[in-house]
Amino acid sequence: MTPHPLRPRRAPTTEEEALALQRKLRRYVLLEDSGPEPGTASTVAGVDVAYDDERDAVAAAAVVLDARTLDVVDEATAVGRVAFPYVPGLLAFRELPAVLEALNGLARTPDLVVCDGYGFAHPRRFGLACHLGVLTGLPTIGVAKTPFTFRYEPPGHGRGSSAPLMDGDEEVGRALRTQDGVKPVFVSAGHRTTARTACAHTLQLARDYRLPETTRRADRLCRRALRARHV
DNA sequence: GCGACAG
DNA sequence: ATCTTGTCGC
Repeated sequence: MTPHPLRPRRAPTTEEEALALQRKLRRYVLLEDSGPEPGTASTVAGVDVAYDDERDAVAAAAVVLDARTLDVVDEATAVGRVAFPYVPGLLAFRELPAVLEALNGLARTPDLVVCDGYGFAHPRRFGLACHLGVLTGLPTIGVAKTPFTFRYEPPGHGRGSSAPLMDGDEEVGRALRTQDGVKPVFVSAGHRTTARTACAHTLQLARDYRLPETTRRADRLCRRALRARHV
């Protein structure tokens, strides 16, 4: 699944190594729509990770939904040991090893993957969602729950309203209201997509709640897997 | 140098 | 992320 030239011989251990790999991988991100147009995706996967720092354990989940009905059609989990500390800007190195393993457990490849975090909205424009997209070749988007270090003006009150998410003078994503009057979510492009398309996908997935159904399902599943030490 | 900082 | 009680509202 991972293209040969992009797979490191060994996972980064230090921040310096991780930064070097990030600089290398970021050249492969595609920021145009070669993934599914909004409404045309057949299946959409959500991925998320839960931790037990006491036991140095990590559990990842990948849940595939029917994009039209939002029904669960497939799911997989993976448990392992934490491979990297939490460092803002290097989250991918902490989360993705387990996520990749969970994705490998799926019966079929999804049309789109929704990440719990950022994509292009990142200090070096290579967040979790971009990283996962480059490693898998799949279209990905990032949907985060907090604005990180970025700035935004509150979007309109209604579902579907959005406002630019800014890193200085550069728009890196959108603050998107997914339900009337709720706090916005923070959407950015991952791989093979754009912020505009990512917002449209997010709205379709956040039909009933603030967060996309993909994220809600994956969050629930990885927590359960962590407690049960499922594989 | 110090604090802030996706999850 | 995770630690955690009650509480307000549909």
